[in-house]
Amino acid sequence: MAFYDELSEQEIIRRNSLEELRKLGINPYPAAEYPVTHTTGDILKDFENMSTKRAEVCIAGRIIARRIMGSASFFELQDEKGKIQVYVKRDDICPTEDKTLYNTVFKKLLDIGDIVGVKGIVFRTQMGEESVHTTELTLLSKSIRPLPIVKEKDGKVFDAVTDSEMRYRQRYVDLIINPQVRETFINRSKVINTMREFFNSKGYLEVETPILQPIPGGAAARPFVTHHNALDIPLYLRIANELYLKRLIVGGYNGVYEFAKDFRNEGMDRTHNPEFTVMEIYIAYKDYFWMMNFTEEMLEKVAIAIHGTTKITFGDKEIDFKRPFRRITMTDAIKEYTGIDITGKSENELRTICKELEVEVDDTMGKGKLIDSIFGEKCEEHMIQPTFIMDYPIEMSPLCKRHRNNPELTERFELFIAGKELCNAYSELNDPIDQLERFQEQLKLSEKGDDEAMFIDMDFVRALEYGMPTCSGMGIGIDRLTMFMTNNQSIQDVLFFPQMRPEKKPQKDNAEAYAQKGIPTEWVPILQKMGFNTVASLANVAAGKLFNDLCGYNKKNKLGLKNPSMDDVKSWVE
RNA sequence: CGGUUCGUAGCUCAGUUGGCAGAGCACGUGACUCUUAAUCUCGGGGUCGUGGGUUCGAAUCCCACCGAACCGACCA
Repeated sequence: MAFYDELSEQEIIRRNSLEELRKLGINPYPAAEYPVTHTTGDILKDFENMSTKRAEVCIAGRIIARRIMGSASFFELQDEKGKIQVYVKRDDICPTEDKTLYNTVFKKLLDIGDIVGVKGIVFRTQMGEESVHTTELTLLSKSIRPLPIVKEKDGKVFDAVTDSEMRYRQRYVDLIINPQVRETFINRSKVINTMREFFNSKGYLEVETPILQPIPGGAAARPFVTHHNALDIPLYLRIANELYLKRLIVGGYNGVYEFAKDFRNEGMDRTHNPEFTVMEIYIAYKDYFWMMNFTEEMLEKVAIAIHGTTKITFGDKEIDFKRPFRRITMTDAIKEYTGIDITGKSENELRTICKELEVEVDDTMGKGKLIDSIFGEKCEEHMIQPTFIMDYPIEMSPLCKRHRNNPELTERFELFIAGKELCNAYSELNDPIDQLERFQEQLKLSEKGDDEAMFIDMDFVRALEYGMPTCSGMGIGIDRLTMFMTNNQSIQDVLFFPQMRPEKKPQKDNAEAYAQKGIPTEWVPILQKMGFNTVASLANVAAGKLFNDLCGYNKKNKLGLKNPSMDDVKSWVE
């Protein structure tokens, strides 16, 4: 019994059921394949035909509800595609005198949460419910932990589990009891597949590049650091894969793309997880105008793949992904929302403008960051419908080609939707001398105190020195795109396992530690139940009260243990 | 990192002015051969997040800590 002490009453009952099943010769975790012929979806889709033909099916899944009557019962079986009602009649599954399988196994030893196989006939009940009439019932996996019960009637859901702690920490439970969550992740996969098929149809190559990088390049962000023992060097988890993909363009591929996990050691909130998925694509001989068209086409395809239309709902907003999207330069956007023309303004003038607009700044900010702050605080939130913001200041885009008409700017665009950045793209910088100078500018910013200025990657510069074709690249946040496409407001809802602080279990001493104090093993669970989880916690406890409590507990719960003597207890608390 | 809110049975949640710890579902028992949030009988189940404090007495009031959500800060 001591072994079971940590378990709840219901868990103990289920573990006992395991033993009962084994005694009856039923393996609760059989090894053999179960010959599934249909999913619940297959049956419901073709129900009229199958029920008329009294089709025989084998289905498998989890019991999620039971309605037991005397010698006939119904339960609901849920599989990947949905759920269907199953009818079990005692004399059908127990044709002989021995009714154990129904009376004991099905009614007593099976529970909600167990995974079973059902062989039976498709039929409709008198109440009109699509059902399967069981001829053979097989236990496939016993569940010994009770599942949260969610009930439903007429589309209304009762007692749904919304506690984010359980939903994210125990995603498997979330997926079992909240079917719309499974749907979200199916759509996430569809988003990625649609993009991949689009790229492959154009002949672009899917590639893989290093996650562990000696120089974390391609973006402005704080990296995670780790250490390689054999090489005895620090390595960084990638913050972007841009520099590697461009090396491959140098190598002669016309188009390369990668769906990549990136890692950034920064804050977490509703739109940021420390690891997240980005798709980056680079295509030779193109520029950022071409890339805008390409991006529009891609997103329109994704929206149609998920919703069958370009119009989607996101929170209280309706967003239309129909081409073409609005295009506006950053300067014009700032003019539109603040009335101020920043063209040709010096760093000091920009500082003054920020002060007037009540945009927060600090001394480490250069010209580019100041402009970005104005845009971020005054403009971003207005970009609800898909909008390309073009032509960023050169200072904040060190990997981007100078604008063909204005050397202060770069040929860069970002796509904003619902006030959030979704894509980032350039006409890629391929002038190796300019690139080295821009890296050196970053070094100066870093010396000025900007802790996310880029490192200099000399090998990347060397690659450019061999010559990279003109090229356009684009990166898109897959998690955010999925949030839009599945109408989820939180990144945690589109990641199976969002990062969370680890659970902490209260520390408990084992029985041996108590034994060293002369405390018999059988009293350990009782002491722990009373809150004395460690031997140390017993120190200086009033021996008299503890003695009374222990004897009282023994009596009240009819444990039949031999009570310790007062002297014993005194020695325990010394 | 700061502000707000929350943490009570396996799950969803009540809990009044500080006065015996509650309900529904789930679980156990018994009845029931077409039920569907099945129904009906009886029953068991609690470290009230953790630790301290105030009090004759704390789920409730105070402090600290742990965890979560939201809003900011930082950050793309």
